[in-house]
Amino acid sequence: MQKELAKTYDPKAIEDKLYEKWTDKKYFHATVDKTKKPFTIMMPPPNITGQLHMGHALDNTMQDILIRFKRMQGYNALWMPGTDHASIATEVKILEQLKTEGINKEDLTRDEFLEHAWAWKKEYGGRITSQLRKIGTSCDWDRERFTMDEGCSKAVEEVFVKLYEKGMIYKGSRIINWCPVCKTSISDAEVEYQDQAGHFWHINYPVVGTDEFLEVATTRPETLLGDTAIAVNPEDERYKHLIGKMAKVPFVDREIPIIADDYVEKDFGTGAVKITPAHDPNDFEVGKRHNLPEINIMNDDATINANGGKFEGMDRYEARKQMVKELDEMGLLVQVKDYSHNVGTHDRCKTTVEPLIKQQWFVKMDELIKPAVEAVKNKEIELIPERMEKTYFNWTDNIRDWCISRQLWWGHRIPAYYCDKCGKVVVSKEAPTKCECGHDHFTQDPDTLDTWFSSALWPFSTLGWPDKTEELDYFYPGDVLVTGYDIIFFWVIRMIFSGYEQMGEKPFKTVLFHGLVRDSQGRKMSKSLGNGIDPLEIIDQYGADALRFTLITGNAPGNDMRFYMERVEASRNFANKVWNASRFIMMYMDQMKEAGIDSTAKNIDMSTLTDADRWILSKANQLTKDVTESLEKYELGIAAQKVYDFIYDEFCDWYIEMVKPRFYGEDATTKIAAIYTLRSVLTDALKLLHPYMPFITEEIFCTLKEAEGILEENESIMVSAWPVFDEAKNFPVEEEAVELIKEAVKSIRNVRSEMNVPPSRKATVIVVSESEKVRSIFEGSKVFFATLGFASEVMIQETKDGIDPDAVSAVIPQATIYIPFADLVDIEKEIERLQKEKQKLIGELKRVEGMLSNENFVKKAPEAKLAEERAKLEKYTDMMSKVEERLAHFQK
RNA sequence: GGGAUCAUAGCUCAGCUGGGAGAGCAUCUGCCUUACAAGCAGAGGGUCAUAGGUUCGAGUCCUAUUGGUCCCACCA
Repeated sequence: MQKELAKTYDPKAIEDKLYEKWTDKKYFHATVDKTKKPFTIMMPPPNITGQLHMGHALDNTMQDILIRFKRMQGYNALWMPGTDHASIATEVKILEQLKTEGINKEDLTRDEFLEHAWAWKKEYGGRITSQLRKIGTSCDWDRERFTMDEGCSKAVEEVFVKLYEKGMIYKGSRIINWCPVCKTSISDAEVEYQDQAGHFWHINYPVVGTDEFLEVATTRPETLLGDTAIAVNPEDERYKHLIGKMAKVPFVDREIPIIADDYVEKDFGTGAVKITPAHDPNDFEVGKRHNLPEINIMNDDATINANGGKFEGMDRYEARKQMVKELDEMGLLVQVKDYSHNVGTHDRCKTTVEPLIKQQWFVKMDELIKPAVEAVKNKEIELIPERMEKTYFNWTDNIRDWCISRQLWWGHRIPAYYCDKCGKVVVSKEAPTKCECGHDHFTQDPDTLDTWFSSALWPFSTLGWPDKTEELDYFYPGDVLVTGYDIIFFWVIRMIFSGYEQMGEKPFKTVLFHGLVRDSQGRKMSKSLGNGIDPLEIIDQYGADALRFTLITGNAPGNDMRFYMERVEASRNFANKVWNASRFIMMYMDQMKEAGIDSTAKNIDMSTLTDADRWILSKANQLTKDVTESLEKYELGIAAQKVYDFIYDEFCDWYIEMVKPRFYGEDATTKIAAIYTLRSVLTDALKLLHPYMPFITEEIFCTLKEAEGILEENESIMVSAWPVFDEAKNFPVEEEAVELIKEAVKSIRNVRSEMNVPPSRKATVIVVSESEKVRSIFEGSKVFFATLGFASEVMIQETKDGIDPDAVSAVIPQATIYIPFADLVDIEKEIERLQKEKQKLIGELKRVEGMLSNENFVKKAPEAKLAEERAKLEKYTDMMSKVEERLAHFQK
């Protein structure tokens, strides 16, 4: 007795088992093999702090589909996995945890902290990757990497030193974005602007040596403590006389110059701007132009420092409040207006960033970015969808130097060393031992690098770079990068310029972007909203295949999608459909085996195939072509839809229904032909579906093989050959015949349903056609009228002689089908139905005739189109006359 | 301020290079037909946002308008 499939598909029973089998057999593992073509995908490394969310699920499903497809196509497919140390995110998380144990960062030395951090990584760092396994991710776990492992760290140092030596990394005192909560600098890309309701405070500054006041407007009054000038537009008549005079800063009584600068717009605010070079990026620029002093008034936690006089120690907002109050009392506060403006916040913690002047490390971008721009411009790297190029260029065109130093402990420490005696900087992979000045003790820079510095190197650092490994030689560059459009600046661009700079070549050929997975109402899934849907719960409830299918269908590349349960259910139902179609086939294989009929032949006598067999083989062949083409173009959703339609509609609803009667009979030959067809079509369909639904397809594939007794030890659908389109498997004549039968059956079902005749009420069906060819097709298909059209008896004839004149009828091209229901006939209803038919035909005819009577159309349209329309005209005219004939009969 | 994108059936969305409007869900009708009720058969429902234009022909290309979403910049 062979293995039986359960009546409904139960994903839980098979998923973990199959995944284990795949990993045990090393199917995911790729090694260098120069006889095969490589296909490489670098997995965007998830943060070690991460919990699997729908974004990961979508991202990895897409990659898994592509890698499974290519693997089956015979490529040496490498999907390189790994995790990212995620400097800030992880450090914050670890500090939170330490806090619950009563430990503060201040209590720890750097080394102590790192010890905790690595321990944390060891315990939780693998959580996300184990979750990835649940969705079927077929990446090469044997090669799993971590951005802070030895190899990646080596690559980071190599790049840092190289760029430093080329003058492309420099240390400088510049205005940067500072997060007072995380107490670190962050890059421009990490600043998220939020519209916030604030105020516009108008403050009077006394002009020295006059009775005048100069009124300025500001959204951040506390920064006045750091004012070193007031700027006006040089053309502003109101203030021209004040240029060159001095104004007095309240509270600190500093005299600052009134300067002229084009940066100031006359019509905005009061037309006079207080300049605080140390706390505003624009003011910083103005300050540089006018040689203004830079006065930092804040500590790292955004409290006011000693430069703030009596406000020292107060938080920036506290100081603001207090200052406004006192300015009002001093009579210097002119007015307060409500004002909504964009405020920069830290994307991780949402704290309002404070621009500060700090010594930081930067990567010079102007030269580095050039090849990255070129590559996309000349399509050496293709972005899908294409519109992402605009976003890309928008960033590259306005690029600023990249602030890469972070005041954190968790990350790659900057390989810069300062001589304790003379302060000389040495940048090197190894800690220097002797300084030019003779001193021999150095201190390493305390800062670490932006987490994206190491991820930018991911495409080659994971393959062994800077060593010249054979993996690097063979698998680089990658073929496609799959990622969300939200990290195009953070990661995609940086990988591209790093690839060109370090490898002299692009890191990948194509970037396939996907959008965000939103909730059913279109909102972003977030912790604070509590609207997140846990992919693991979905897998638990519906299976990984259903989740994958849901994520991949019904949305276009780069577009956001909504996730809702009804769609998961539909996918689950589809999986069940596939499952049951397979059960059907296995049921009859089993039955035949018991009857002693061998149905396992790989090839059979093609002459024993029926029209239906050839029809479905032809369709499956075409499907293979279409799906392969779509996948090659990275049209994952379209390809999935095609497989779905084929399996549901053509295979299950038509072919399987048509094949059934053959199993009820005694003819072994036709049964063998049917099983052969079912098996080969199902196998092809399963293969085409496998990238999308790896688990169920594998289970069925193996069970099927087992039933045939040909399952080999190391067999798996995931390493089986992808189906190939074969011209010899096209059967246009049989296709046409089956389409005709389908049309006839549909029309009979339609008529019966509209006349309210239940399937239990069988009826005679008489097909009348003048065409001998058509009659012969129907002659051979009588059984389908019986099983699919509920016919008790089927007659095929050339004329309508002998048919009950009041019979209900269905008109299809090339034939009229009469169904005499005897007592059931409701003439009024039949007339109504025929009228409806006629209306439809009138519409069609009007359209076709309109087109064909348009002489421009006839003159300019392609010949094929013209022929098509003419054929339609003939068809509809013919059908029309038949319908009218029936109508005339009833209306006489 | 600059840019992108969307507007198609009650809902959520497909619709590739222009050639008779599709799917899933929902609704209505009839079916427990020996693979599947997580199913089968049938039906209803759309001037494809608006106005122009290109074309023999536009959901599809161009322009403008309206409304929504997003990204970038940021006038203190």
